[in-house]
Amino acid sequence: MGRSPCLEKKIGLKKGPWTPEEDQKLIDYIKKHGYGNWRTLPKNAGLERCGKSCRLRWTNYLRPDIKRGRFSFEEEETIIQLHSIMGNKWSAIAARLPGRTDNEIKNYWNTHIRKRLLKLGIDPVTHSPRLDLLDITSILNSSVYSSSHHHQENMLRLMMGDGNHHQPLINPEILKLATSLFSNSQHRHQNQNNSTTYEFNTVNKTEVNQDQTGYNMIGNQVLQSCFPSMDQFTEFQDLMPVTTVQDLMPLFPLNQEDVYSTSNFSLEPFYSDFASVLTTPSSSPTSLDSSSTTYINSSTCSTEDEKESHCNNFISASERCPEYSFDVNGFLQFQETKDHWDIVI
DNA sequence: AAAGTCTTCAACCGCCGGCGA
DNA sequence: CTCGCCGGCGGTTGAAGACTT
Repeated sequence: MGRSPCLEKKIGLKKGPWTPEEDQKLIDYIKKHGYGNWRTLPKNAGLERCGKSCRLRWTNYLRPDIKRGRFSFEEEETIIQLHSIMGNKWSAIAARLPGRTDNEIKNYWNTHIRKRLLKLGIDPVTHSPRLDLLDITSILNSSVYSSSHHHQENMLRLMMGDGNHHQPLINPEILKLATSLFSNSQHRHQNQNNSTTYEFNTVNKTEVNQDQTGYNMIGNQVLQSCFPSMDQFTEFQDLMPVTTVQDLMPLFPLNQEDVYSTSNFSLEPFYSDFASVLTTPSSSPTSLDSSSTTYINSSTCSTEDEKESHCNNFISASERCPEYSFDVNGFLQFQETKDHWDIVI
């Protein structure tokens, strides 16, 4: 199948980088005659190149409508979203990004986006967390980092709204957003027990500046937003009106040690709770094998009172939002450690 | 300042499908 | 139907520049 590569190369046509003179010859010829038959074009244009090389040079570099320079934040998000749908169909993606070529997008993906996704623990092929968060058997072998006392409070909000004018929170739209959020925002790292954990950092809005291309920056550090777009952030706020979310832009540093939360209210447990709801079956209790004790979004508490409070709140949440509740009885357990209890869901 | 290493991206390669002879 | 040509696509390479030691 196919045909032999450029036959011209057998007769000693030039390869390698194009000179300005060659570029000019190609531009001049196409301006005058247009492009069509790439096979005969180089000969007619006085170029010692194969037609394929000319076509590539024109479409990837010399075309007048090519947009050069750094990809904007919006372009990058578009690429990620389209790639999640189309995979490595670079030409199809390029068709939706005016002024960008498939080659340029492919290069940008391989050198920037792919690495960033990997760094965030996201599989660049499937766009899912490398640990399959929707697979309970998988999540049961990991723990999700959480330590704030707001954890339980947020869990309740998540499950039943704020009790006033907000709907119970777990609906398909929320789940969809949460999946997106979670896959866009997590930082994997190894904790001291060598198990995989996820950490969610926030930064104070006032520390963040946007550069000319729309990237969120702290100093010279480019930040990765956990929201695919501002629209989704707005949509998220509509669905999940937690005031502290409005006060913060949840942004995530490429190097997590660079920026830490300066807020007195961290979003971290909030996202962790999302993950929990997404990954926890709503009915059947999970049998807990002590030999492979599993913590899903475990909160910690240091006193009997706190422990009881956690339990009551979970039960309360379950009663108030039965449609989505966990089967708390026999489901919520505590694992005693040296200096605290872990809630084991 | 020099050497080594890493990153970027323009250009190439091989393959494929469409099309006409 | 088969063959050869052409344009197009996605994967890969390697030179050059950037960065680190």
